[in-house]
Amino acid sequence: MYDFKKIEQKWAKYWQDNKTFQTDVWDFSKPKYYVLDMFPYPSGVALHCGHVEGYTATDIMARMKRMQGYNVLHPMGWDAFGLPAEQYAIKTGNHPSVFTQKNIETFKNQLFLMGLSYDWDKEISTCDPKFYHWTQWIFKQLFLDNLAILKDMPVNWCEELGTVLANDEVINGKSERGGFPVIRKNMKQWVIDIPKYADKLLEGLNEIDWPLSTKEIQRNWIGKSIGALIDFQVEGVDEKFSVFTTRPDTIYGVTYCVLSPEHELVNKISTKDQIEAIKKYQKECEAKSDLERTELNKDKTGIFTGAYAINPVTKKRVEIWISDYVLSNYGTGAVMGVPAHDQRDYEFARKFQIDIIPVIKGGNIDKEAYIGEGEYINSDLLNGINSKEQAIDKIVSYLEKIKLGKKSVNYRIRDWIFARQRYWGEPIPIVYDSEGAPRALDDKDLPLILPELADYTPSKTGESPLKKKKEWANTVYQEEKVTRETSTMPGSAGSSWYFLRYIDPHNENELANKELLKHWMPVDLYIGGPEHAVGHLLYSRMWNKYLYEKGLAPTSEPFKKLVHQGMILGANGIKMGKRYPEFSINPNDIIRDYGADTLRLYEMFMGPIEADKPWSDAGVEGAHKFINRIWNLYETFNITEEKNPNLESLYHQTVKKVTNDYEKLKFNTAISQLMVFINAVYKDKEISREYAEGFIKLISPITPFMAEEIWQKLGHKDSISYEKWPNFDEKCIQEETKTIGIQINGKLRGEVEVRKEDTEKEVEEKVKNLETIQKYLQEKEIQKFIYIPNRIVSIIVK
RNA sequence: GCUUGUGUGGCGGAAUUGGUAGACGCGCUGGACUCAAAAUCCAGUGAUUCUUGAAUCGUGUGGGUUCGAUUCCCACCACAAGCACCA
Repeated sequence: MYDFKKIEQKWAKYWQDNKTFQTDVWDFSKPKYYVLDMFPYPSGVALHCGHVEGYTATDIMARMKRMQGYNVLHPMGWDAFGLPAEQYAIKTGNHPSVFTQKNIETFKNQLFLMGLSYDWDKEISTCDPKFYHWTQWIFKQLFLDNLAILKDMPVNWCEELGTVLANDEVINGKSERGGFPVIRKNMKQWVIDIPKYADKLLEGLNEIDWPLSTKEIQRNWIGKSIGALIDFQVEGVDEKFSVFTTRPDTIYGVTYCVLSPEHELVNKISTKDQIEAIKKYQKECEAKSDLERTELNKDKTGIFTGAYAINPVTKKRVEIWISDYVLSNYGTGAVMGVPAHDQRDYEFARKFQIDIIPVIKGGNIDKEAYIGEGEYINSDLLNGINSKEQAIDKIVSYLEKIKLGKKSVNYRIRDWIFARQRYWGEPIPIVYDSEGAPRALDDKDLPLILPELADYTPSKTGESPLKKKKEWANTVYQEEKVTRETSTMPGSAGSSWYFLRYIDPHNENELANKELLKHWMPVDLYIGGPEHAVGHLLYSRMWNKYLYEKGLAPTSEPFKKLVHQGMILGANGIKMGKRYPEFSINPNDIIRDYGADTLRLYEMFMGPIEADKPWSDAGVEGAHKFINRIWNLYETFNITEEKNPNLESLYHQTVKKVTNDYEKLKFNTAISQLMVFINAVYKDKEISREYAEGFIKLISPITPFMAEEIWQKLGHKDSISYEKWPNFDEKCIQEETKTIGIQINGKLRGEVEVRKEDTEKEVEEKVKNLETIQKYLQEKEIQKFIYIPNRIVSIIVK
């Protein structure tokens, strides 16, 4: 019986004591392979099954690549700053710094037990001053380059968490963490101008090997739309406003305009008799949370301002309304209403009895707006044109000529809100002088250490906890009285560049050595959950692009290939967690009862890595059984010095399939091939040394503990980790004969053994002589005989 | 509503460019070993119909292309994820 407990302990200690997986990053003599996991936040709850899945997958790749002669960088670290870690600390009444340290120890211990081949000399933690030194330094560069800006703007405010949040941290009007309500509030905030990188972030997607769905999510999030800006003069006053539209071709159909309730012009142009109603409406909108706004999206509301705008093309006057269906933070916060050809405008016009003028033929304007193409009518310059593209071109050049409009591009992506009114994060290295102007700290004053604070709980008012530390917040800097920025950076700050630091984690002079970066970047394989599709994965791409342009990072994209592991569901097919604790699995229990090899093997065998899959206790038993079957085979079978010819073809097939499948991260089918091989050996009752050693190498990336033990029992002194990966010979795979199917009129009727040198004529003769086939051919005429070598025989008879 | 996926036995899941559907595992059934059980090993296992042997059906539904479709095309249904008054 395989004593997994003893053996796993033995090898975990061996790897640690011998620093088996230490990487010399300066060794450029071998090709490099950089394989990375999304680092966890040390939360107090142990690693879950999803971590195990992703980490095992990268570990298999790291282990195989080492054996294939690559210099492999496979590091691990801690996403230790930020909301999740702090929330857990508050919940358990611990100080985040103590708590985080403790959790890191627990996590690290678990990773050892899992047999993951990390180089722990490269370990980093985002809350370590040696690390956040450079997070602050990058922020400072962004500030100096005017990409980190102080902005007074409506932000997502979450009172329960006591902080503002970035857009990707708000889901359906609630905070991603905790599910607390989020409202819009005007606040002066540090933001990062990620919209400036919108086009580069879009273009970059074309050159990386990422899941299509994730690329699509990023494209949607960036939300590029091409259209025009058109100026509308307000009648009777010297004011004008611009609207953004993707349909300038419908300008002859404009029957009203709408400003967002927050638009700066509203108070200036509203007429006396309307101003009261307008003010009341504005108040109502302000009180609504984002959640209410989206919930109330069925019925349109709005108020007429009393003012009129002049259509720049027709010179006709149209009413100006305000309505909250126009968002203040998209486009210009003002739209032109074309009810005939836009469904929202249509509903609005219907409700408030505004004219609907069709300008494109088609559809049924009595029922709904017509969105399609057609012949332009009622459109003066555009009448008779049939193509939308042509109409847009023509009207835009006309608008440009009369200087009342121009081509324009709009993005959905907003500024990245970068400050948190919380304690547990990187201090922002900025001081304000007596005038309130921000100034970055000198390089020599970095890192700016996060001060100790006994009471770090967030306030409900937007006041940062650090403000309570008066002697820190109000200080003298370079002989000048200053106040410090007391907000801290979001959790996504450190994770936006940590992949660069692993390459040179102890460098005290720069974020990482340039020559090393050049050799090691980009990350060859990055695995993590799909929940980071727009947060972390977009932010890292932007920071990396910025650093690339500064000559500080060597590649414009940081992650060449990205894979998301699927979710491991409970045995009931539902997400594990608090709701169904009886269906939640703690990986530690599995390691205790079956060993880490079994857990690794089982999770890799469950199904495709990227799919969601339900847990099965019986499946774990099955994996365990397979491990014992291998162990017993090596214990009891005769290992011969001569080859066994019966296994030759299958062995080479197995080497080929397993190698290719690992490369494509198809671990489930690789394992099934390994099982087929073992089943065949059991039939044969003996195995040659060559195949025995080859097989154990093939499986070693998945079950490294058992593999090391068997390798040693086979008489080897060194770890299997750097042994040469087995080769296969295509010639040995080819078998003399192959059995293929015979179809008659599309139905499978039998099979025939063919040699690969057989000609079509020979095969035809062979098939015709088969007894089982003859009965289908009697009294029939063969119309067509098809022979696809290696595949099938297909006969058409009549 | 839009976007992107997914849909195959009792279950998890396999199937190069269209070429013997259900590999491999779980479960189940039978056998060997055992006083017995467990473990282990061996064999069988998509459904239906009848007599050994075969026939028919079968990859969400309905069509189409093809000698041949899980795979390609069209329409639809269900589920999941993302976005959502984005002008």
